[in-house]
Amino acid sequence: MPRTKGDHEARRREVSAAVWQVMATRGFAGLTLRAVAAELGATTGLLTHYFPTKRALVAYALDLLEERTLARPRRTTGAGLASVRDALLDILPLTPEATDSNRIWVSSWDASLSDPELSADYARKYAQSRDRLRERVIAAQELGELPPGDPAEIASAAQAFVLGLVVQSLFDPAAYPPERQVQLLDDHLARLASARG
Amino acid sequence: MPRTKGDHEARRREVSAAVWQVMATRGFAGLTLRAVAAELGATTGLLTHYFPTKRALVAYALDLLEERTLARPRRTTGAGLASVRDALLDILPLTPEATDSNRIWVSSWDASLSDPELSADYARKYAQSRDRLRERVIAAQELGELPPGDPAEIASAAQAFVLGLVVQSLFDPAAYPPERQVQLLDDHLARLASARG
DNA sequence: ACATTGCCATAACGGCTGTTACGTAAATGG
DNA sequence: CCATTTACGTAACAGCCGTTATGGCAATGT
Repeated sequence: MPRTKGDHEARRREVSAAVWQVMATRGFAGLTLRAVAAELGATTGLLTHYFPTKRALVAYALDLLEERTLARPRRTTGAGLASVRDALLDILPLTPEATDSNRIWVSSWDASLSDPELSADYARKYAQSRDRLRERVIAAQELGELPPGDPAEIASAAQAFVLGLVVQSLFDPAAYPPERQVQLLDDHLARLASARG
Repeated sequence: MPRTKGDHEARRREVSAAVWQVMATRGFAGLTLRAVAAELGATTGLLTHYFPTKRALVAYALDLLEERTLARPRRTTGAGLASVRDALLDILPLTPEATDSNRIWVSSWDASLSDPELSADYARKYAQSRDRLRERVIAAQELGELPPGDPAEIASAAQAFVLGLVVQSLFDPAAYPPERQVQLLDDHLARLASARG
């Protein structure tokens, strides 16, 4: 544990990692300042030193998680339909880290739905993700890999499908191992590709 | 407020309705015995009189909600593909009551994912729902309304799609009004029907 | 009419929560 | 080498939580 000065922001990121750990194991309801402190091997005094309030701590941790998720190395195996597939594969809980992220994400829904501000924030993020997906769908259509049709509808449907698959996988990982998730996604994409415009 | 004796079970159902109300508005995190009591215009003494513990109260309310959801009047506009569509429409938050139910449902996920017992219970319920859906898919295939292919896969995909659509609709009801939800579902079913086996 | 029982309010309990105040030791700057 | 700042630990606070104990009032059985 560093006792040196000056690495303020770095320490805040370490704290965030502890928040993620607690959320992934105990859920949002079990997220306590004392639990986070214990995860760090410290006390609540450390937390209050770096964050004015719990809300600020959680907000920072969730923002940082999203930032890391967006900035992580992503699949890029091709253009068109392959890039649509990549974007969707990047969401699924195919690895332990992705599972934790999705776990945290789902756990935060309860609080978000009760808070209009957070709810609007989520709606905005989903809309953004949908737009990015739509661009890839358009590209796939231009390559002739997907039949014509409203790309926004196709993107919305694909997003909903993956979102639901995430939830199913979290609740029943035995029934939805990675291969099965990929299989279901590929079937979905195959149906998109073979549908008559 | 009835002060007569003997309607013990009926009173427990009234309490459950208050639990639903609180969960739909404040979420699982805001579900407090005092909040439920206030919703009833009573005190916590009433609650402890009818339920030994909070866990028992919540379990009863959620079980009753599921029972009511299964027993409610359902769509039955036909057989085969139409019955698949009906089953999926019955899940979507197309009415205020269905929205509340889904809201409660999603809110309970945080606690469920942290509790292996509850998690297994959810996995079992989802598997059951999937099996029922699979039966309808098979019927639709036998009628020639759906191309051949593993009915379990088709059912899983449809379930995931609807589940994701539920979440999206809850977070962004403005972007997913009932017509849009139905539209997206019908598009999904149309793609299923037109896919080459 | 009376005793009993069901129904519920009131009040208090210990425990856990986020937050605050304070103390202190180490790192830093001059 | 000293003054200052940073980085925490410690301890306590009020507030809310679920739970329990107690008491009274009204409905019920006799």
